[in-house]
Amino acid sequence: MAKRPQPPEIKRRIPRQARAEETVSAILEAAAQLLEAGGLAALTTNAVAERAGVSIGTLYQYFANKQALLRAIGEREMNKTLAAVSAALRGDPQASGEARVRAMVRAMVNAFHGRQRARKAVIQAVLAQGSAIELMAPLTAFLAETEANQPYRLSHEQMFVLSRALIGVIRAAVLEERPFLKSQSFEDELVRLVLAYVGATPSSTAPG
Amino acid sequence: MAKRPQPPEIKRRIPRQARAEETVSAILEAAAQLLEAGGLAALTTNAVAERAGVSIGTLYQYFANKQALLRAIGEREMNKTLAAVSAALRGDPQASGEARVRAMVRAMVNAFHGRQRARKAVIQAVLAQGSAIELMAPLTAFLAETEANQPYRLSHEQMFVLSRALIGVIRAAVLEERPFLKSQSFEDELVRLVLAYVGATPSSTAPG
Amino acid sequence: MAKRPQPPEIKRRIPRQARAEETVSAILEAAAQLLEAGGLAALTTNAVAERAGVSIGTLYQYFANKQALLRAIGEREMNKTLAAVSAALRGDPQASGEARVRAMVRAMVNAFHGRQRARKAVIQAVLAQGSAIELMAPLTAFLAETEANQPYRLSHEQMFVLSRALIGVIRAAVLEERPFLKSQSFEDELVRLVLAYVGATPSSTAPG
Amino acid sequence: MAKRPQPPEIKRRIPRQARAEETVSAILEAAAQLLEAGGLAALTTNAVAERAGVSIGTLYQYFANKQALLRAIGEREMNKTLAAVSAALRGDPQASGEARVRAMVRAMVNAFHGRQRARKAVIQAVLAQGSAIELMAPLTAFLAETEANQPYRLSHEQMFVLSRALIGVIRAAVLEERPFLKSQSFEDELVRLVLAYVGATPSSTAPG
DNA sequence: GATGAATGAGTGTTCATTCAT
DNA sequence: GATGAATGAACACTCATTCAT
Repeated sequence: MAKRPQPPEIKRRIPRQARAEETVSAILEAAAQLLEAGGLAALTTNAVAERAGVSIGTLYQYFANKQALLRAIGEREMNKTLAAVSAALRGDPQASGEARVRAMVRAMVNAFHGRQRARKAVIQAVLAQGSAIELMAPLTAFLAETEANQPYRLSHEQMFVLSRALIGVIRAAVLEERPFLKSQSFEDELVRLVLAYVGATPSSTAPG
Repeated sequence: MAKRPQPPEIKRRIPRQARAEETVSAILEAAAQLLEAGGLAALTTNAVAERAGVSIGTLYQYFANKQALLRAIGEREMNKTLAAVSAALRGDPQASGEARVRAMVRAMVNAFHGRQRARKAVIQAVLAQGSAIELMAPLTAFLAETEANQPYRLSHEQMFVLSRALIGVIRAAVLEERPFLKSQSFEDELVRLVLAYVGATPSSTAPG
Repeated sequence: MAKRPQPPEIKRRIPRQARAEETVSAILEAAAQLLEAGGLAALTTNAVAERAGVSIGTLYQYFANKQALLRAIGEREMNKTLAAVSAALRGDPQASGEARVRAMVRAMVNAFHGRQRARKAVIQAVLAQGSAIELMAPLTAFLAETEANQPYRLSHEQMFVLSRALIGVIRAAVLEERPFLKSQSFEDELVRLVLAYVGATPSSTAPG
Repeated sequence: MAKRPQPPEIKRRIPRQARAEETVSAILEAAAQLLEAGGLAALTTNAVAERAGVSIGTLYQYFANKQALLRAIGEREMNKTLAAVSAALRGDPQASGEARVRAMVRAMVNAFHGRQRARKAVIQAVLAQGSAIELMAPLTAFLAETEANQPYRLSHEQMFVLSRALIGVIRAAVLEERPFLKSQSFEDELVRLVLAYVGATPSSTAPG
């Protein structure tokens, strides 16, 4: 995968027709299933194409290379998570700070709705590939807006520490397959982690 | 024909002679250099052997397979880090809680002394391979002793959250190649993260 | 890393296009030539692919592994032999018992038409690999029908003895590279062996 | 094994001391055990040395190469078999022709006393290696004396047919792991095979 | 747009054998 | 005589990717 001479990122067809979107969907779904079933090692482009019921050529019509496919899977789930967080917050605009944090934490914990093995594999793949930064960009931006700026003011570095701590703990629970991942007490601790850090920040000011 | 298939855990010769220990050292060092220079993709067993100045057969005399080699690199650095932390604490037995935490944080940040690319590669490899838990066991155990028991008492789950948060932030800084990794302010924030969480723990008691 | 370990029986593409069948043929022919020229030791998958004028990947598209390739060669020749025997018998339906036996013996002796080194290699490979039973199944079945049922009745065990004696002698002549393999007198002796044993069987009845 | 450049058959030390003979014995026994346990694939020189409790260097002091080792195992068992046949016949000098044949057949069937897997492996190895002829030479010679010349007279070719038929059937039973290998009825059939062929030989004359 | 046969560089790994100690 | 660390040629096999049909 990393060893092959690689053309400088060719743009591939963006699906504009219904059938094309179905194809893309089938590919993405097949990939997720493979990941869920056999981890990263099971995700070969040929296998994805076969399970998706398309030819390998077709797969390459939509994804420039394997990395792009992996990225697409990550993006897809990331967007879902983002939507979930956003929805949770939109649900109650007058929610307290803690409530907001809790909603966000819950959405993050519940990402990849049920497919923990696939989630693990995607995390591993994304980390191994180094595209974690780009992938997390929207989430990070979102966190910056939501959490810190209202009502706290965190520096860039502090935002980094906070978000990575939160993500790091959840990620570890996924990778280590900890059974308490979705427990209430775990959620409580994550909320506490965020609030404690935010509360301890010297530049923080009590909300007006 | 294919003699490949092989029980997952093979016993390999444990070096008993001086020459053998040198060989192992050379292999490990070569691997680290390769990792530093070209990331995970550059770490092929043949390349390692060549750079170490030994034959590929010799490499396999000491490491059952490539994964074992990777694990050995991880272990080696982990032990160094552990020793560093331990030394830092032993240096001043009357150190305050914050001083202890700071010493630990600094040792963790400075792990893989200077070889950030190698560190990144090892992290990726270890995560992708799933042996992160075992590798971190000693560190986790150490943290549990040092941090929690004196003077705080954290539950198992709280220890998990705390250690993974800390590790997660440092790991992210390494993987994302953040320039502030070794800055004073970053260290300050990590210390704050630990102290804030520990301080906010309901079961915590103020030190006598 | 090592993607080696592999379930013993993998499905490989079954050629549906004309080009594919040609490819398979070329591979089988190349393998037979290599075997003929240099024995089993010369049969490496890479060499086969090269001589066949296809890439090694293509070879593996049609043969799951080297053993499968060897088995395919064996099967191919076995089928040819079977067809020859069958044709010989069909040629003259009123042939006497001895004539039938002689036709069969001759077909067996002449198997692998002219390629005795390849034949030797295939025998060795097949024996060493333990798939002799399966490979010989059709021949054995054929013998059971032809030889025993008309007009003699041999028990299962007797059929085993007879067929293995016949095959054993021919095989030995091939493996030991005996020059008399295709001599008339050798054929005579083989026929005598069969007839003598069949005639001596207590359950045998004189033909009407 | 077959791939390595091979020095032209170096003579190795022939053990003249007690300790040396023990070593050789240990090596041969270790090899037999390995063969019995894991077949041909398990017989690596390093494994043999380890199990025999000697260094690999020592093994090579007594066996020029792996083939020589394999041949030694074969010879050892062949000699045992020969001794058994010979003893069986010596036991009763006035035995009838059938009794002599039966004694011989029984000794051949019971070769490799109990270690059928090892026997199979040795057969495969010997066949694959092509040293079957030399190995069988003493047995063949013995058969020629015993069986044929008294009171029958078989030509060279007939001896070949007879011995290979007998050996072929037994071999097949071993290789195919037939359960009836040591049954009475199987022995009966082998005896019948020999007597029938010998009896049918035109040049045979009734004993005086 | 789709297909799928073909590609081939590259990898991990084995194991018979040597020779300095 | 014995040791065992070291050797390295050789091999089977994978899989991302292309392109003629």
